[in-house]
Amino acid sequence: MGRRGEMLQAEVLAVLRGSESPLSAYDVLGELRKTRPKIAPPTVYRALAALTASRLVHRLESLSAYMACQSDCHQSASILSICDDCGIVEESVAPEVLEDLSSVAGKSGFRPARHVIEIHGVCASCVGAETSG
Amino acid sequence: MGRRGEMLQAEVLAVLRGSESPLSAYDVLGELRKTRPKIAPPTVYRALAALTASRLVHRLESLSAYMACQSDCHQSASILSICDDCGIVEESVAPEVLEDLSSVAGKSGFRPARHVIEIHGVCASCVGAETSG
DNA sequence: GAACGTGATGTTATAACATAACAGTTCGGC
DNA sequence: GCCGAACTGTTATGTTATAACATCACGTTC
Repeated sequence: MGRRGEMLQAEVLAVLRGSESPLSAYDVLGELRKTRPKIAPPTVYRALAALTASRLVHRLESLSAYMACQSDCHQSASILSICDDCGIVEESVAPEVLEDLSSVAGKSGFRPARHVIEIHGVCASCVGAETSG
Repeated sequence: MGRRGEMLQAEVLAVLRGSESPLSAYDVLGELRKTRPKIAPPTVYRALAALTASRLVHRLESLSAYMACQSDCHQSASILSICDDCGIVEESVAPEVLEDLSSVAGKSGFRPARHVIEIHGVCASCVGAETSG
């Protein structure tokens, strides 16, 4: 069961890990086509879905893009800080803040299941570049 | 300056306010076409962009959809709780949690500019329906 | 070992979301 | 009235995502 697909997932993961910034599904598709010219969008989307489900890959909702997970283990959702200048994304884990968020949302009886937390801004090195430039 | 477009923006806002759950840009387009059959996507996207900029409308990144802002005034970003069951979205404001998020992200020197916080889950009334059903 | 069921994968086509690029319109200033 | 700036309309297309179905690999059964 599902031994075949793991090869493809590994390739997709390798492509994502090879990139400093998130890639769109079609960027990944383009990379994969260098070795397998005939690969089609649904194949890539399926691999991305599997990787996302196993938490090896994050989808950046506000970019419609994907990145390899940077942190080793995390049960809790990540906080993704996206540099709008250079595109780099940094991943942080802060379970207590997640708790706070859940409790704010839960006040009315809402039952949280999945957190999407993306912070757009400018990363340290781009801030530095701006200031000095 | 820009007096003409305000009419359209008001219509778009009215459409969004008339819906319990978020609408896609093309849903809005469909509604508007009931009265103006010839309206085209860029017109709607322009209106949505203007409304988003003036904070009267939120874009839900994880749904590619738009909703009218529910809270009166907010300088700070909203926490959007999305019911994956019935589609209803609830808006909460919690500046202190935003602060915490910013400080987590800011540890490495990142300078936050815009927060995207969307929590998927099940709303109180759908939780009730599940339990009783 | 051939027929079959099941689930993964490939393929085609298209749906859904979004914007570039330019044409046309309105309106103020001259 | 003419011009230019700003806004709006229109066409076309780009980008992201998935439905639907064909095919393939593999284990099971007989």
